[in-house]
Amino acid sequence: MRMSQYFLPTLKENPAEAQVVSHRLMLRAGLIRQTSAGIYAWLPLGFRVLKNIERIVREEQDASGAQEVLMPTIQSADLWRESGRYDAYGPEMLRIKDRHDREMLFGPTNEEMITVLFRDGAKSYRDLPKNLYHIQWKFRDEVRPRFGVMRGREFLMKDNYSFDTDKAGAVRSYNKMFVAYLRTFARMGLKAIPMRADTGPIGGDLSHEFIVLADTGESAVFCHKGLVDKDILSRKVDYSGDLQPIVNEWTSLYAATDEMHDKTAFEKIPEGDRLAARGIEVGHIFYFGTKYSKPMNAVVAGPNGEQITVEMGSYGIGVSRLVGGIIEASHDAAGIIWPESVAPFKVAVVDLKPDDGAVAGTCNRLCQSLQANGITVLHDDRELRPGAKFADMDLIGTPWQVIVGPKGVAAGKVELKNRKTSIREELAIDHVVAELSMRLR
RNA sequence: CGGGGCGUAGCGCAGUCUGGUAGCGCGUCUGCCUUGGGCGCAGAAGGUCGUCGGUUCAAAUCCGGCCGCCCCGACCA
Repeated sequence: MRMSQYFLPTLKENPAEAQVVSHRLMLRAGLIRQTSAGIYAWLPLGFRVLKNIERIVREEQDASGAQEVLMPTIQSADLWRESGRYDAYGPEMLRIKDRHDREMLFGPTNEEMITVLFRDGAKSYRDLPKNLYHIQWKFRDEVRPRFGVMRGREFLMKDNYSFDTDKAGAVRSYNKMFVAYLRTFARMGLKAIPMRADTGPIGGDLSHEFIVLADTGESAVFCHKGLVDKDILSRKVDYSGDLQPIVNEWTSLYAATDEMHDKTAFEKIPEGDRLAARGIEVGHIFYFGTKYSKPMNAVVAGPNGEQITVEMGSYGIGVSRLVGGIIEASHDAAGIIWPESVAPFKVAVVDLKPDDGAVAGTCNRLCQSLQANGITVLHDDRELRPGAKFADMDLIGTPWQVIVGPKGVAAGKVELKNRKTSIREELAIDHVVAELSMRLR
């Protein structure tokens, strides 16, 4: 993409309303614009990132055996009366009326709708287990939206719901999501740690929040240091096998958010291994048994003709929140640096002298070759002083950079706090393309 | 929802106390210059001062209503 033709309004100064670093950088790098309190429009660059995150979430859900559906944003109030939550939910739910004065709502979550869809479509224990997910915009009328997309009112969430005939099956479904979440966040370059979360009236230990460590995080968290560097991606994961050993490995070390914190247990960890930090919740998984299936009568016939109330779990990932979360975890004073997997463009090509035909020609050939190798490129061909271009590129945070000037071509990986890529020797285009193609595989 | 603050050009702000023809920096546009990390010179465009009403010869400025936005706290993907 040529920057001279791209809709990419960057800002030199910090907008007054943005207090948190990811919010500031998202506005300044031209990723989003606010349209109302807690509601954002996604500009081309930001939308690319959002779609990349969504893609990774989808791939991992699919790999775990979950099936994608798409439920509407608008729901009927009657649906929520069935579960008893219409009155219980409170003012966070945006309630609206259609032209016939029917009560509707903008969905804050989808337990009711999915339960009905499942109930009406599954009649036998043979139809189980099932796990259905969708990635859809939600609306929660937060009293106080803040931190940009990290606590918006309208937000994109992946939510899914598992259905099993018994608790043992529900635990297997839960474990699949546990592992899928570990993989999902790791693929985005995040160190997300599963932490014991409040299970409410159901009890047990089957609820975990996935927390990304970041100084600017909303909640205080406490865990064993060993969890930080655990690596799931090098692990072979077989979703048809027993995942309990992996889950145990992650849950055997202490990790809890502030509200679940157990000081005594924490202090049993050797002092050098204790980690007290701040974190951002990017995912939450939950087993809730028959909380919805019972009142909404989601039952299937068992092998002996008996009625089985299905056991359910729900699992959420804040897709739009992750954009902010990733920036919080990967930025410096100059701007963002995206992990390769979510970067809006993998490579920035900076033309130091666009009115020099030879340099521009080199840039064009380079961009074409990279794109032919499946590498996304943002090509800064604007007639600007190089300093201004680098400042924009630093904000935008492409993980790789190629600089082309009259003196030659340079390529390098952009590092936090060390963003200079310099031309020491002239590199051949073919060499750059081959190198980047290999590194960005 | 309790407490605090703000609304003046795309962004950051001054002007409001003490009423008198709306300003600065950055960005944008034009020309020249420059080109290895937000360069320089010259010129230009751009604002019914959030909105409605009141006071006044005169309102960005004083008074009142409304709307919007931000921050702290309690609540949450």
